[in-house]
Amino acid sequence: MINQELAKIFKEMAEYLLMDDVPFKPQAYERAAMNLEMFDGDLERIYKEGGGKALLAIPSVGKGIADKIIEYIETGHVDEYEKMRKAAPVNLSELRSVEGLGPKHIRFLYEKLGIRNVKDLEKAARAKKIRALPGFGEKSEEKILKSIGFFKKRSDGRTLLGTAAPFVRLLEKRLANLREVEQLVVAGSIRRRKETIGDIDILIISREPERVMDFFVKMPEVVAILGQGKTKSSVKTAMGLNIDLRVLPQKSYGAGLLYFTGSKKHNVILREVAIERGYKLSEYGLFKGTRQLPAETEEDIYKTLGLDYIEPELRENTGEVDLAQRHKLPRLVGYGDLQGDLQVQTEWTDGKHSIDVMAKAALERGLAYIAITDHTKHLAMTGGLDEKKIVRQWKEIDLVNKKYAGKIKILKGTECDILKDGSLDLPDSILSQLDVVGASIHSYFKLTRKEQTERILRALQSPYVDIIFHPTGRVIGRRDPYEIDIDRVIDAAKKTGTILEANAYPDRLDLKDEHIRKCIDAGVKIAINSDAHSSAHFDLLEYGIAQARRGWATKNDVINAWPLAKMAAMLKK
DNA sequence: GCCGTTTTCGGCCCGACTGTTTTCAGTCG
Repeated sequence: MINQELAKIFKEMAEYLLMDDVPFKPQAYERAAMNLEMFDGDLERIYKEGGGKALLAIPSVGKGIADKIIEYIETGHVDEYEKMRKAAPVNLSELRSVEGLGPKHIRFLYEKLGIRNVKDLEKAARAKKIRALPGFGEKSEEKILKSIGFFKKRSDGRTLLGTAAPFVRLLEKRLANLREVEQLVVAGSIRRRKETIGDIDILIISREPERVMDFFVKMPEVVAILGQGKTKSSVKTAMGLNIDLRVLPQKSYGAGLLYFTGSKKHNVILREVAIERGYKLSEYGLFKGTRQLPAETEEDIYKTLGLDYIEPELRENTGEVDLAQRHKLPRLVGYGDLQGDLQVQTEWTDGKHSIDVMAKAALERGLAYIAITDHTKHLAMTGGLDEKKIVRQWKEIDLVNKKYAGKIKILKGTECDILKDGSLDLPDSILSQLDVVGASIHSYFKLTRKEQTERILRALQSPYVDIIFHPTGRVIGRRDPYEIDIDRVIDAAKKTGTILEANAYPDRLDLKDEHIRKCIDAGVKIAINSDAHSSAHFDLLEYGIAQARRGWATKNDVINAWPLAKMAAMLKK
């Protein structure tokens, strides 16, 4: 897909325009880049089928950008972009990832010292050449060297929500305990429950901000102070995550929380709505002229703007503001709504604990049913179950069911391997006796898109396969999804009445949010499963719920948010 | 360059912090 390539080009063009101090165009290019990055359609196909006119229908694509898309499709390059690169031949993306270095400085440093990349930059800084430039000084030079240090160590980008969350809870507790802190909330992408986060945003209400800031920047995890002020401080931690702390007065709490929760795109839209209605919205409040309107909570602000409350998970500017205006937002599945878990491994294969221990742990977390879904024989390294072994497992399940009768129901299930040709690793004679059949791919990740799609479609056709587990196979930051045509899979799921999984494991979260939304739109049901390999893993369900909420799922879309009988009736048998 | 029941021109989100300045530009979110 050329969408990503064009997004990158437009993003860089925005930077070049910023270097030249061109007004407004940079934002236009940046918006176009962001939209193309998320855009689902195939630009080449859209152009071939509908011409330039079809491109103009894409938000933030106008005449200028459409022409450049067409130029790229037809010639493989964008002339204006090439010209910009010649005028300032610097490694933009590399230099931009040095914290504190923006487009203006990059241009200036190139013009004065010929700096084209981080290596040049380091050399010049070490030679004390930067401090001599107008507008720079000794401190700027030191800062650049420090930033280069972080640049070199950078683990590249984002942290899993599941990795950051425990650390954040610790921070939260520690800061909330301070006498000076009246109220504390973690905002930003963590509050929106994004699968990975770039940094941590904390919002505090306090009348003694200096003392809070002082404590904050001196915490043991802090390796560098990026900024420290009365209302805003920012630090880098040993684990590479940056933390921004903002202190606000009580009367700004709603507006501040809204602002710092984001997303940026959601905020921009809200401010536009505010302007349309004659208000001004900032992190300090909602204003009519110079008069500040009462807006202590987010709800107040949405209401004044004529909008229904928008859950943080929806604030990505993917249509939520429009629906809030028309009072048509979905009522999202809640964090306490799950009644069961349909993917659980045990010590029979690669899980840590027995069926009994897993049942007890699920019961303690308020679940009413779980499905035991150990691997099958093709996955030999886990000791996958064959026809004989799985029958033996049923006896143990029967025993545990007796023990917990009336409290929690243990369903007989499987995570059955989908073999290379799309056939299943257990015979129908076994599958037909199971309560829940999950099927998933654990081999031949590199098939072509067509082969992989056909393979998974064949599994969907089985009259016994109830759920496809982790349908795209990605492991965030480690393994790309295998090539499948997700639209065809969702379509086939709809036709065959197959459920698709929203796997809750923090580095899987598979399906991802936008796929879940496609399922919901298509009327395909999902199951939010922990994929638990130990008793503690039931706690991971919250990440799956979060992902489902980001995919606009309601309780009605999630079969394991239903009572057992209703859920079972939804399965194929 | 994009966009529009204020629609084909004239707007475009807004403020904190830093380092270098004597009033502000650059960067960030």
